[in-house]
Amino acid sequence: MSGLIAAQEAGGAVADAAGMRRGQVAAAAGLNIETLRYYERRGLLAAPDRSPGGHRLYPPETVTVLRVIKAAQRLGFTLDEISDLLELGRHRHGRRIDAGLQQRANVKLVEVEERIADLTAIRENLTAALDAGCDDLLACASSQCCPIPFEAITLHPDSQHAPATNTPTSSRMPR
Amino acid sequence: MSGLIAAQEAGGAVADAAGMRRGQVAAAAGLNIETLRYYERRGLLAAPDRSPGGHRLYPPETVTVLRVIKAAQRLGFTLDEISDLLELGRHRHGRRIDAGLQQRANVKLVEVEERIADLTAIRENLTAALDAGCDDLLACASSQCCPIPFEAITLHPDSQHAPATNTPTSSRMPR
DNA sequence: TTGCATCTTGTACCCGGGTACAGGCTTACC
DNA sequence: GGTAAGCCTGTACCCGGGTACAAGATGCAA
Repeated sequence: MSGLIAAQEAGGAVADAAGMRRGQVAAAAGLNIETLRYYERRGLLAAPDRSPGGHRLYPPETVTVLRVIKAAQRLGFTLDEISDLLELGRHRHGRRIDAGLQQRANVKLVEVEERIADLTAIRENLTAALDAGCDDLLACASSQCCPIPFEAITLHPDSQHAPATNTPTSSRMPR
Repeated sequence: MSGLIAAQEAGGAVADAAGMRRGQVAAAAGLNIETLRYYERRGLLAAPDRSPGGHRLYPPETVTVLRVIKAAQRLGFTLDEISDLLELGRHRHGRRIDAGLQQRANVKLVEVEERIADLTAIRENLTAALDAGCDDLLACASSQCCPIPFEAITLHPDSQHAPATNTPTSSRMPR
């Protein structure tokens, strides 16, 4: 049994025979309760069984799935991509020629490297502006010795599906 | 006269005595017309004079201001920050102890470097997953030999005001 | 059996940077 | 003077990843 699964069972209240409640799962995975419902709507999390009164009862594996989702987000995948990835793993197991995790990770790696290149260019320009002692953008625009690129430098135009990440105020890759 | 200003006057229809129209300015700066109105609302662009019929008539310098805004976005500043920066330059010219472009650029540089570090970590993890031949996230989560970090790796928690950039579908820094 | 915690639903809002559209008015050119 | 292009306004929508809230139902322990 992996450390992940061990950690999950150590994580506070554990499922009794019936299943875990929303709050338990959220706490065990370190998420906001609302996020569970959101993931269910997005198709990332299967709709769980219900109690006679209509309350959701999650199987304990749900916590693992949530940690996997978060890990994939940290690797730069969007929720849509993660949804595909989970679906893929679910009824792959056998044939299937289309891109698995390997191919998708390769594509994502290229995107990440493009973002790094963009940010590196930004960093160079900021450093240049600092070295040149620029202190007024409008003045700089009229001075031919300012290193700030007022004419567009082409950043990578593609990669809409920019990686998101895990913290509360999440955001996308700088384009 | 700087290359920027020369380019701007070469850029198609030029202001006659009255001033430039919205479409002319947008075309000269390479922006959507609606963006001008949006920047006016956000306080990045001063409200221009109007024709007797109510149409906006922009002074030609507007094009320079717009290019400056875009350049600053490319350096990673948000529109709010750029708004401050322009304001600062406008009635600085004299004293004023609070942070000028230099100090703000320094702060921004740190943010950019943090983003680069985060993305570099993401890249390492992706590469590790590729090298290890991972092909199923859920399976990986249960195998103790998978290099994907299922337990959170702490990325930089701060920097809400993440740089935006210039392309149509713009986006923010990865969290 | 009472009381409180937790859950249910639908829906609206947040960030940042725009873009789109409808219905009506102005301006420019022939 | 006619007609088309361009502009005016307000308002709603887009992306992605959530978060918040109200009104009412359930679950569980004392």
